[in-house]
Amino acid sequence: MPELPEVEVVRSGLAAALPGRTIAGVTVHHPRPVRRHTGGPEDFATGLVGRTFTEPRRRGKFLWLPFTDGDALMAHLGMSGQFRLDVPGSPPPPQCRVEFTFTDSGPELRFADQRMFGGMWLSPGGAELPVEVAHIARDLFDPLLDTEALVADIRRRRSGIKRVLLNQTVVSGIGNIYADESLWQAKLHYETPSDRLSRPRVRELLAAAREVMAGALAAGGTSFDALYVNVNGSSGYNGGSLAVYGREDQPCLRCATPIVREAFMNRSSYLCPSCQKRPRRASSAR
DNA sequence: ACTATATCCTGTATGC
DNA sequence: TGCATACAGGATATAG
Repeated sequence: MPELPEVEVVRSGLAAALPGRTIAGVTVHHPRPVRRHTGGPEDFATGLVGRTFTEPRRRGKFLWLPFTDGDALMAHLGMSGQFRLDVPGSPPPPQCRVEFTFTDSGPELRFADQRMFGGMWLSPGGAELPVEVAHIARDLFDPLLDTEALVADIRRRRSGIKRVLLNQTVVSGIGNIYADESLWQAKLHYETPSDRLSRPRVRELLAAAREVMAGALAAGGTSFDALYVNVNGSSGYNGGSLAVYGREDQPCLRCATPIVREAFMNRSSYLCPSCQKRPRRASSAR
């Protein structure tokens, strides 16, 4: 489940391999990953030929690959999307949905996606900031993020803090795994009403989220090979670096209390019932 | 203007 | 062994 750190690893891998290269051909093997492309699969394939990539960009979990002509190839990995750079003619990866060949002899670009929640589409004029990304808030690594404005926004939301962290229009890049990790680090229960958190407490939580994701980014980056852009979903969360996610019944790293898993928003929340006490009153939103 | 929820999708794991 | 079901959770349309 790629979140900010994993998407950034992919972005930087593509940045090392794509700028300056011109697309020679596109093959769409499955229409679903290009469902957001306005003209349909055929238009997607023919419309990209001849375009030249520049430096890939990212906001939260959204990626876009600008072209020299001012348009951009939008991409989202969803749950299981992967970009791979493979030797031309090599066997395509499992669940390969879209393939790009280039006018040079360098690696081909493949998009594989098992569950197909991810996808790609052309964003006309999207090189600087695609309209599809405009509603997404800046992420915690964006130099232009106004942290104090974010703190204020979080404190006026009337919902549980985890819902707020997962809301990509408040702050982007955080998914279920890093939300749980950040909340554990900050010793907060996921149902704590965000409007009852003090300013320092919210700052602490954001610092925890930055720290957790920076650690994952460093871990994901070290094993990264530019010719194999690995986003298989489990990379980056190499077992030892996670404190709570997926650690049901295992001891809390702070107090040894067994970690519990609870159903939350059609998914799971992992937490330490001792370090992260449930608030007396839940969120006032109804 | 917010907030909450159903929906999409398929490989893997588990239960009977 | 085989079938059925649960589970994983991104973003978004829609309901409240």
